[in-house]
Amino acid sequence: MLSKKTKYGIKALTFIAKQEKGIKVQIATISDKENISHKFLESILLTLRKVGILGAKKGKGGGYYLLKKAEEVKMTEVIRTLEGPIAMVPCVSLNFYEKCDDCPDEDACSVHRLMIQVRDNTLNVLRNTTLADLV
Amino acid sequence: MLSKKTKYGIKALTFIAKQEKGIKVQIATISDKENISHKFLESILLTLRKVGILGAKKGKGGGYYLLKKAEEVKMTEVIRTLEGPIAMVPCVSLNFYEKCDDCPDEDACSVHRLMIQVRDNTLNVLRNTTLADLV
DNA sequence: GTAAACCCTACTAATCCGATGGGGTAAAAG
DNA sequence: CTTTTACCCCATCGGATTAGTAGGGTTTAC
Repeated sequence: MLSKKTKYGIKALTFIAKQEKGIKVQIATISDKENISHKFLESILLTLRKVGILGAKKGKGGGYYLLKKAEEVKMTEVIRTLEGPIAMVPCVSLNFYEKCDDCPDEDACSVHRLMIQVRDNTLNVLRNTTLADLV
Repeated sequence: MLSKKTKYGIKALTFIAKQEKGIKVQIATISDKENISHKFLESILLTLRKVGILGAKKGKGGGYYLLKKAEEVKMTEVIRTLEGPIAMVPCVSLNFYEKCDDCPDEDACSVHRLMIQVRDNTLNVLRNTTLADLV
């Protein structure tokens, strides 16, 4: 299940990407138009800024803007930042790997093998989709 | 994230499917070999019995067995039974659809469109994988 | 009739999620 | 140089879900 955090994050990014280049968007504008809690959105955009997807400017006339071109913002990056692992089990995660407590032998585990396939197919979509595709 | 419930369920089904036809497997055997809490596994197998994937026989020498051929048990069915929706957001779920509170127009929603693609790719894997493929 | 094994309900500890509240800091306007 | 605007950061909190536990009840084989 996709968390609201990630969902809101993608929606906000799409909103920002729709603006003309150089335009700064305020939290309040997005939270208004997309029906997102102001404070919650604030923390999401902050996270996206910290990983270098968004830039921010303080003070009057300030707001958030894209630091990269929309074509360069991959969905894998966005989701990994906000949601965490893309895989459905940690033992098949590329970026957030964790061994299972049960399961002495991963190669012998039926769930493991199945989830690798699911992961690969999901990754295939998310790697080939950028913010530009969503606008 | 896949719940342990589903994970254990798939593991248990695989275990049962590995047995010779007609052999009944006891909860204790599976919970032992697969490192699963006995009582938790009990409730999982019970669910799988109620939807007609497993059969059970009470009393001494009893246990669980497959009601269908392994080739006929699709992963979609197993996961929907134990986990619920396969889609990452309810608004793109085929079997557990729910409208989003935010989001007046689904077709205009970037997350919606993206998640449909993810869902379709995931479904493609799960629909074409049966218990027989996991053994 | 007793032991084995499934059936069923209820409860609980821990965790996570979405949201909220209250300030703090930087920048522009006048 | 003061006010307003808008981002920055921390701390907390209620509700939901998850994984597991407890404790019986019921059926069947021997």
